[in-house]
Amino acid sequence: MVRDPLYKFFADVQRVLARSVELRHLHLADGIRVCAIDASYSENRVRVGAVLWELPSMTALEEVRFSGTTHFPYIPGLFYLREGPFAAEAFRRLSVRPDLLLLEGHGVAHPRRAGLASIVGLVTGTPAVGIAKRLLCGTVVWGEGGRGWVELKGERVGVAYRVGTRVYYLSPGHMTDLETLLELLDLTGGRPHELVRRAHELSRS
DNA sequence: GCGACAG
DNA sequence: ATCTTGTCGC
Repeated sequence: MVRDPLYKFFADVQRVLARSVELRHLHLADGIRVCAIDASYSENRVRVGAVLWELPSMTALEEVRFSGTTHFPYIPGLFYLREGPFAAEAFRRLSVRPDLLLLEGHGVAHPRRAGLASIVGLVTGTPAVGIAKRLLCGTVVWGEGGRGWVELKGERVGVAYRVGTRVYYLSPGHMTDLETLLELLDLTGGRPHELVRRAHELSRS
């Protein structure tokens, strides 16, 4: 699959998009609105769930749910082709513009520095962050308090945090930076994964 | 060349 | 992601 001409084409598209990714600080002030988006699959059926949260109160302001059909399989590194279109559609259906998007997957912690969170951030013109349960590439340099940096070729591309035995990986998608990730951890009491977990439950309800 | 590989 | 029973642990 990696040698497939189509894979090379879409990977090239990804490299071009990566050039437009902007990593800069987005300060997450109290009252900020974060939209967590996730999807569930069964064959070609895709069900999407999106929850607009207000932080740090963790209040759900709006929920969006819909389903559709996908035409792309899951291919490591090209996840954006499978879930990207649906995440963008979920964004479009919101009645309120979120200040930040939280997507299931990686942002710049990606071989081509443009994972799902980066591309959805670019396409929607909205700051975005990715959160994943597993690394696609890179390694973690653990620090104190169950926190660590995700490093890729000597560069910090994300933050890792441990909750009990589980580890989650955050990485900037677009218009955000590492500091933004730490602020997100602050505003969610160290549990940003709860935001997407709720979106995932909504998707399969 | 070999293995690893977001959801 | 999803398919799935019992089981380990707080």
